Amino acid sequence: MATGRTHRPATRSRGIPEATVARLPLYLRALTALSERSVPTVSSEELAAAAGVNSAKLRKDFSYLGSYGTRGVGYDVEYLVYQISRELGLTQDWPVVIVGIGNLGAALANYGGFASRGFRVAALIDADPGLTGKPVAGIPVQHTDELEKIIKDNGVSIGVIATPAGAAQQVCDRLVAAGVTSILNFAPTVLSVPEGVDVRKVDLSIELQILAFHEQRKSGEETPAGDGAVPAAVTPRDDSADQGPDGDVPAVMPA
Amino acid sequence: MATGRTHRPATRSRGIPEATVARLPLYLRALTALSERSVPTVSSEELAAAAGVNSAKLRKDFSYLGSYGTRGVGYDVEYLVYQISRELGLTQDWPVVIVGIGNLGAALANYGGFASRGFRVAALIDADPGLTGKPVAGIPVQHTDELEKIIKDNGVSIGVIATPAGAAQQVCDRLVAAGVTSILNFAPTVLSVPEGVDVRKVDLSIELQILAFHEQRKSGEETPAGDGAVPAAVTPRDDSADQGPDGDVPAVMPA
DNA sequence: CCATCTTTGTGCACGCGTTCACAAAGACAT
DNA sequence: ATGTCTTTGTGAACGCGTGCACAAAGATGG
Ligand SMILES: NC(=O)c1ccc[n+]([C@@H]2O[C@H](COP(=O)([O-])OP(=O)(O)OC[C@H]3O[C@@H](n4cnc5c(N)ncnc54)[C@H](O)[C@@H]3O)[C@@H](O)[C@H]2O)c1
Ligand SMILES: NC(=O)c1ccc[n+]([C@@H]2O[C@H](COP(=O)([O-])OP(=O)(O)OC[C@H]3O[C@@H](n4cnc5c(N)ncnc54)[C@H](O)[C@@H]3O)[C@@H](O)[C@H]2O)c1
Repeated sequence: MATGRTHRPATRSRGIPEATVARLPLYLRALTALSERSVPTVSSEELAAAAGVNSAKLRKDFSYLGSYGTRGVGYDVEYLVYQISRELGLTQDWPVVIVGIGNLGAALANYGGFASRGFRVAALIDADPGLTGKPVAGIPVQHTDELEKIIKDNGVSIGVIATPAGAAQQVCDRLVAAGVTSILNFAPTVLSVPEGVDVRKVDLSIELQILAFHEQRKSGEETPAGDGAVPAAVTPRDDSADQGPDGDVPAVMPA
Repeated sequence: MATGRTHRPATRSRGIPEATVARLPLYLRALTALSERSVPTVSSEELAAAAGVNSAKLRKDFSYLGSYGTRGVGYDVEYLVYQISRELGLTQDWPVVIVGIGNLGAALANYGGFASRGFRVAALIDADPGLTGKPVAGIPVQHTDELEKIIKDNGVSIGVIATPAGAAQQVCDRLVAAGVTSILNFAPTVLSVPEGVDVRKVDLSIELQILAFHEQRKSGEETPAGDGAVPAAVTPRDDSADQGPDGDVPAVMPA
């Protein structure tokens, strides 16, 4: 750090980079596993390997947290677990509602990984009257009419949308109006929300298309070329410039 | 442009930025919707709004594709749909296998969005003998023993893993050994794969934790402060530096 | 108490991605 | 034809994220 007096910069304005935030859960998972094996300390090198990241990156990430390791030794596992949990807000309980209890919604409701980290399924909501009252994963499904009341009574601030795409924006609007400020969207739609509301999306179809893109590259881009039916193009372009495979696929990308 | 002769740089070494690739499916979805409404052309501004991105970004993205719009008019919808589909490799058929037909795997198998874009569920695979032969979404589940044969017979290069975390790496290894080079992983584990194999992960738990982080920020970071039980810290740090809410939540981030 | 060895914390440089802002391209009207 | 108006395509500046490389911190052993 060159000047020995520059010590405040860490933990500075509490500005943790978004990329770092996205990796904290990864570290937490690896640390939890170590904790369960009663490993007392871990080096940045080991932990980075377990989390699948570069060790310098990991150290820099932790430096934002202001978390201290011990030089020559490594990081105290329990301490880090606590610090990261605290930073992520996992020391408190987060009630969550799932809207749209179809194939996916039911799977999510049954998912055990929810409760394991402070997330509690407060309610399951669906518009289908036939589902109302039916228990899914031990929780009775409630009707959409109750949505606002459920949100308010339980102080829910995180909502999961698993309805068909057509209903997603409407459901989103109601959730937001009722007080939800974080949404996890599984429907393939772009949701528009007011300032201050976070939306994250999980889109299977997009993931597959990205994989297909790279897959196509790998297989030498052997476009049949003779594929007919190009719709009337405004400006015809020559797409004959097929390069050979260059093999430099960037691979994995953090979600 | 500037120099009227600098015309080759677009479509250059076929180096489409990863960030652009990740947005192409988004554009494609918006364009498909327009196409269904028989809209002939669309401006970058309109399309960008529909896809939820900045219009300059969209134009730059398309410039990598080498796709031409018409100045003063916009882009030809049908032409763009075709070009993007082609670039993403969606003009060909991609057989996909799903391994682990539990709650999530079954939901995925039932998901209609698969077939809509060139992805075909070639097989469902599970280790549970009790499931073998049972139809899920009209497709009989096959036993894990058949995995290698299935992959090879169907020329599968994309695999989806929806097994418990403990089995994921092992399943992954078998898939890769059998010839799969792209994997979509739903299990909460870091998969290690050889060079040349792409892995993308979908991790519900991580998404929720990221939301929780921002949620905590919004609610003024009112840590109870009196929360006991801090595990023995190697280097005790003062975490009394709780700032008030600074309100600068970075908000939404594209997945 | 000093020497050595390990591992952290970070300064620095680099590359990618985003966004602004504008000149050029073309459509369209006169 | 010529002018006007719209919209693209992109140069350029900037900011964020990544990874190298190393000095400083501290543990450990003699
Ligand atoms: N199943 C998957 O694996 C999968 C994968 C990726 C994305 N998706 C997306 O997730 C969403 C759900 O998929 P699914 O397979 O579970 O669909 P589904 O049809 O099985 O379930 C949808 C559920 O939403 C309910 N619903 C409809 N409108 C509603 C409303 N306005 N309010 C509340 N509930 C409402 C329906 O009653 C139904 O129970 C879809 O948008 C789908 O595209 C699903
Ligand atoms: N359900 C969800 O909403 C959800 C959400 C996020 C992540 N996940 C993750 O997805 C995975 C599956 O979740 P789930 O709820 O469907 O679990 P599940 O227990 O319902 O299903 C797992 C299935 O995998 C099969 N299996 C086990 N070992 C196997 C092997 N070696 N080869 C092939 N099949 C094997 C089991 O027989 C079972 O059918 C888990 O890793 C879970 O953490 C699930």
